[in-house]
Formats: sequence, C-alpha cells, structure tokens
Amino acid sequence: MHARLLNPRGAPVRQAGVRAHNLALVLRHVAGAATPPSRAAIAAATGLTRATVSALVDDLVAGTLLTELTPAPRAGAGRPAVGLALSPDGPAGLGLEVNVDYLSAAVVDFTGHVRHRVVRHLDQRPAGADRTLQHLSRLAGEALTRAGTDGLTIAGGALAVPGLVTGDLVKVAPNLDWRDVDPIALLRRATTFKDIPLTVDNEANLAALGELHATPGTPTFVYISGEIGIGAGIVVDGALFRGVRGFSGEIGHIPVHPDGPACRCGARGCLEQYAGQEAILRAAGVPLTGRPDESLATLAAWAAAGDATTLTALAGAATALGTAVSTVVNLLDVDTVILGGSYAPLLPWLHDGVNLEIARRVLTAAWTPVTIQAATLGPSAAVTGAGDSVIRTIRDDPATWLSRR
Amino acid sequence: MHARLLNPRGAPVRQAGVRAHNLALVLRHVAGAATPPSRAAIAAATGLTRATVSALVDDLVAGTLLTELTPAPRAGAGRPAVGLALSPDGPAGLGLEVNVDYLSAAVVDFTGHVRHRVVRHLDQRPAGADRTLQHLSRLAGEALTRAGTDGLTIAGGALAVPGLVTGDLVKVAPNLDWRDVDPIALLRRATTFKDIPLTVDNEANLAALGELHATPGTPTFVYISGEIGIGAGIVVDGALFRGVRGFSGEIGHIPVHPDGPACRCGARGCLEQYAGQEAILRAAGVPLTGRPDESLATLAAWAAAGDATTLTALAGAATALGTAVSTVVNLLDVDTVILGGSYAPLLPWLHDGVNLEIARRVLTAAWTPVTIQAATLGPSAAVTGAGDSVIRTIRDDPATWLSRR
DNA sequence: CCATTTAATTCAATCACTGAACAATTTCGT
DNA sequence: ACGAAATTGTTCAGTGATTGAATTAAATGG
Repeated sequence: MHARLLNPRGAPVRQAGVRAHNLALVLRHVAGAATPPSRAAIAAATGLTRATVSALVDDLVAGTLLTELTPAPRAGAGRPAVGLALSPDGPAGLGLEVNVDYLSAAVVDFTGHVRHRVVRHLDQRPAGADRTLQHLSRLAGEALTRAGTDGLTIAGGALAVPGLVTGDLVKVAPNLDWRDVDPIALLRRATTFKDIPLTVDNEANLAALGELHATPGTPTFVYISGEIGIGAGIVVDGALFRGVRGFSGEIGHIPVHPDGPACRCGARGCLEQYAGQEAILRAAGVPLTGRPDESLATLAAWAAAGDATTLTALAGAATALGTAVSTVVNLLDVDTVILGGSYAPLLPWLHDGVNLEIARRVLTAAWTPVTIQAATLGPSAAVTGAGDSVIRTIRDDPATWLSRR
Repeated sequence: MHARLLNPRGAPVRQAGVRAHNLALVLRHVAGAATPPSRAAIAAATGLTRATVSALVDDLVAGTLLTELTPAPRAGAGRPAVGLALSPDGPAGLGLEVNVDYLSAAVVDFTGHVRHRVVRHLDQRPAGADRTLQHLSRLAGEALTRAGTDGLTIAGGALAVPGLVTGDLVKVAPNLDWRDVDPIALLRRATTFKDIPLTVDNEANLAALGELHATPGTPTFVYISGEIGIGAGIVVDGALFRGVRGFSGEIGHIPVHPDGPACRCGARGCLEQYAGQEAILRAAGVPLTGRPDESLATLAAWAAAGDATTLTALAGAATALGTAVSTVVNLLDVDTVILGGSYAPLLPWLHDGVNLEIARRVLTAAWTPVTIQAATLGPSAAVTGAGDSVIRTIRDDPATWLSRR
C-alpha cells in the first residue's frame, strides 16, 4: 500500500515535491488535532519517522506557521512532549465583502480566528463599483492598521461579491448593478494594497468555505445563501466545486415551476420567485422599508407570533426550496445542506417543509439521510470565509509560502 | 514554480511516490500524444530530464505497458528516435454489462481498443439476479478465452448495472427488480473469475467514462443516458463525480413539474415522466412490443417521416429534458452535455428544444455556450467504459501495477 | 568521409526520507 | 534518594530518485 501522488495536470515531481507534500501533511495534522500533538505523536499518526517529522516541524516553526507550547504536564513516565500548535502570529488573511446593504472587512489569523472585523451598513446600489470599492479600501485600512499593531503579517486578501465571478473578474452582480468590473484593479489604487495578493470570489462560495472550516467533520455539503438572490456553494471533499468557468451554484434560477411567474433573469418559475427574500416578505405582507435586515426581523417576529399569513408564506418558500434541494441531492448525492444568509434565522419554519420534499423526491433518501442545518457563522460567513481562504492556501501548501519569505 | 503534490487523504509520501507519480506522468504523455513520442520528446514535454525519462520508460517497457516502435524514418540529421506507444499486449480490462434487455461483455486492451465484444439480447426481468449473472459469466467466459488466444492478460473486470451502486453493492436496480444484490459474489461462483479483481458501477457512470476517453479534449461534461430510466454520469476534470455514497446523477427524478403525473419513485412530475423512453413512445403512439430497440427504431422512422404526433412527442420530451439540463448547468457550470442511450439517435429532434430551454433558463448561457452532442460510442458505451475503467486505473497509477507483477 | 546533429545512456552529486543509535528528561519502584 | 524504565527528540550513515554534464550511438549532409 503506497501513497499515490496526484498532480492535477502533468507537472513533473522532484524530491522537493515530497517535502512540500509532507510539510502540508504535518501542518494539516496539527490543525486537525484535538489537542496539541508532539513531534512523536505526529510521526505515529502520519506514518513518517520521528526524524523526518522533526525536520519538517523545524521548518514550519522557523516560518512562524507552528509554535511550540510550554511542555504540558504529562501523565506517565518519559521525557515531556512539547506540544505544537498553529501559530497565532503566523501569516493572516484579509477578508473583504461587498454586499447590497453593507461593506465588511475582517482579519483572520493563521489559526483561523477572526482577530478584527469591521462592518458599514449602507446601501451600495447608488454608489457604483468605483466609489464602493474606494469606501471598502478605507474600511480595509482600518482593519489592517489594527492587524499591524498586533504584529500580524497579512499574506493576502480575498473579496466576496454577490455575483458571477470568473478568474478575478466580476461578470455580473445583478443586485449591485455591476457589469464586467475588475475589483482588484480598483482596490489597488489605494496604497493600502501595495503588495498584498488579492483574489475575488462569489459570496456563496466563500461563505461555504467559511462554514467548511467552522464545522469540521462535514467535508461535503451544499451551502445555500438566501439573500436577495439565492446562491449556493458546493463543497466536495473539502474543496470548492467551481465548475468550468467558476459559475457553479446558481441555484436561485433552478426552474421550480417552469411556467411560473417571470423572473428578472428572463426565465419563468425560478426558485428565487418562490423562496427569494423579497418573495417571502411580499407573500407574508411585511412592509418593505428598504432595510432588508429590519424587514427580516419583522418576518421572524410575525412567524414566532404564529401569524397565519406569514406561516403560509414560509411554508410555500420551504416547499419550493425543498424541491430545489431535492434536485441538488438527486444530482450530487450530498448528505448535508447548510442554510445560510436569511435562511439561517428562518430555519425553524423552513425545516419541516424542506424535509418533506426531500423525503418525497430524493430517490435515495432511504439510504442517505439528508441533514438540513443552519449556518453557524451567521451574516459574517462570507467575510470570514474570505479571510480564511487566504490562510487555507498557505495551510494547504506551506512549502511555497516558506520559500517565498 | 514547483509542482504541488496533493495526496487526497493524509498519507505520507516517500521517494517511491515521486517515481509513481512520474511513471504516470510519462505514461499519460505517451497516451495523449498525437504521434508516438521519443524519450527525448517526452523529456522536453514533461520537464523531466532525458536521463529520468529513460529510466522511467525502461520500467514501463519491462512491464509491457509501453512498446518501442521500429525507428521511424526521420527528417533531418541526427540519430533516429525510437517512438513509444501504449502496448497492445499490455494488461487488458474486461467490461461487463447487465441491462434490461441484453447482456454484454467486452475486452478492452491497454491502448483502449475494444478487442472483443459479445452481446446477448434477452429480457432479463424474469430471470432474476442469480440466473442473469450466471448467464453473464458464460458470456464473459467466451470473451476471456478469445482474449487468451490473443495472449492478453486480464487485469480486472468492471460490471455496469442500471441501478444505484454503493461500493460493490447494488442497492436497487428498479428495472431489473434487483434489491441489495452483491453481483461480485454471484459472479465469483464461476471459475472464470478465480483471481480477477472485479468492481461494480452504475451504467451511466461507466458510459460517461467511456465517452470521456472516446472524446479527448472534453474533460468536464455531463453524460445523460436515456434508457427506460434516465441516468447521468458527471465527469469533472477527467474524473467521475460520484457523490458521498455513489448515488450522484439521478437526473431522471429531477422534478420538472412538481405537481405533474405520478412517478414509479413515489414523487410527482419527475423528468422520467416526460422524457423517459416509455413516456416518449406512449406520447408518439408507438405500439409497445416489449422490444425497446424495435419500438425505438419505429419512433425514429416516424420522426424522420415527419409524423406530427411523433414530432410533438419529441418536442415535449426535449423541453422537459432541456429544463432538467438547465438545472444541471446552473448548478454545475458544465459546458458540454452528451446525450447517450436512446437519446443519441433522437438527437436531431431533441437538439433545438433542449437548446431553447438552455438559452432561456441558464443564467450564464451568454458567456458559457453549452454544447449538446450525441454520444459517439452508441449502445456499447457502458461495456466499453467498463473495460476501459479497468485499464484506466493502471494508466493512472502504473507503479502499483508494476510492483504487483 | 568527416563534421554536424539528435537520441539515448552513464555516472557523480544532491536531496529527502528511513532506521538505528543516542541524548534528554521525566516517572516509578524500591 | 537513586537507578531502571519510559518517552521524546536529535544525529548520522544508508537508500532511492532526480539532476546535469559527459559520453556513446546512429543518422544526415556537404
């Protein structure tokens, strides 16, 4: 039984590649361990020899990715083990988010903890990409100076956008009215981002990554983000499934009733028309104040009070959502669906309806019970996931990071 | 820029792993080359040195995976290159297929060519798993003796089944009326399969693999198999997407009209009710003789003759299929859809309807044109794919094969 | 017929991991 | 209190795979 090395597209592998792999292996083990493991424990768990692990750990400690803890009081005889843990002083990631009614920035340290987070609630629709990103730059500046006083090094930044992203380009963000925007170019005008590498991704994708790391033990799931639009992030075996161009997860435009009401996208009967935030609010009769967060609070309050119209509205949304989720499960055979965005607080009223549809429509429901759960990160999932995604690239491939310093 | 080694689940990597990877790299390059490359050409293309490539090629030739061709007449000066090609005498794969109205076995050699193929048309529904697999054993015996006279070594076998497969167990094959069948155990009763490793997989999955290798250059697509049921094989970046338990691709039970006619699965309005073989034949008024192949031929003939009822039936199926395909594309962002099974010969009458729905319903259709094409392998896609899947495991990881001989 | 050119092999050097021996540090038993 | 036992971590020679330069092999061309 020997390990298989899979290098996605035909690149040769030299000895350095072995080292790169094993560095990642050790780092992953430390990150996933319940309690700070010793070098010997890592060796036992990974199958590497203690000698090799020592050498690898030395490299990782020198690169500030790992820290040695003070020897813990140990049970039994023997030299006390020095525990190893991810270094809180290691490289940190900057998460950025542009959304319809707020901007946000966050600093996530190498252990995955959110060290700083700033939010500005403000309708971004009238501003336009240019001013919005200028505003975001200032917000990011605040977060970065705070990170600086902590002595953190920022390894990179990731921007979450509610729209279709290919590469680093935003093709369309319908609710922001963006088209073919290059947000990195616009952000780089600020001196704050002189030499920080930046990436852009869809909001649901990054939120899904955030949830992935917030709930270890569920490496395969679909995250559904219910905002004004409905997006999904598909995570398979701990990795985002992006599709050929990066446009995967457009669950909001799955046809639920092919001849249903017209959708903004030009088609008819899309999921958004039944389970989108605005559709639910309208069906429940909640007055649209222009502040989605307030309207949503009202909806939840009415539902909690048992208002019949509201409950009917939510039941309808749940059925439509359940139909779409059934489609997803039939196609992808995922066993976990995480409901995020505005769905998270509404889950108590959605849960049964969604489950009923799944029981009806998913062919394999009998053998593969599907778990529906609320997102744990709440509204900050996307920024957190964005910051997290930066440090994940280092965690997944520490060798390149170490060689660059 | 150095290569990343990713080992899916934390196994350590030693030098032998490097060799394993580079063996696969060389083999893949030879397999994908338009014309038999020399050692020097491989070195140039892969980035390895000529010395290394020589060593690797020697191993592969010794293991009968590669053969040296007689030096080709070369243009220009210099020592003539000896071309390298996949060996037709290398390990071969046995493909097996159980379907509703036929059994089939095929031998695929290491180059991917089908060397032998046998088919028995016979309704399997009354037989039951036990007798069906006994019958298949005999059929496989024929193919294997023929392979033996060719001097081929059979490395393993794969069985295609129209049903839900987890691991090596068939949970359900509705149209065969199988439940919790262990086909490998039943096949192993025959001495034919004394020590050949066997696997089982869904028919659409294996057909998709067959198409993958028959149409190089399309590493990401969805293969839709229109038989009595409708299944799909999802191929992403050259690999099957199986889902958590292996139940992915159940496209036949995507809800098209959630309140539509009842389906065998217990739900309502599943795709199968609109675009399944029986639904189309019924709508077109083709008499059901019990021989699906004959009925299908009649349908095609009537369509070609311009029969109005038939054309309406096909248009309806196309719309439903297009709705389901739109869902798939919205979710997975694939750019190619391959229609196989009974859909392949009907494509001329389905094409426009499917495309129309995609244009309407796929949000990103403007930037990601979706190609709809007919399967190239025809009805033998699954057996071929099954045989192919065996030699693919060797091609993807020649090192383990070499070490086992 | 010899210079040129391209292909393939040989061989010392390098790099990462292994395995065994060793050093370090603690607990346990008497 | 002290040595035996246990456990962690390091050192070092050995092994396997790749590199790179030198060498051998086999053709063309003037």
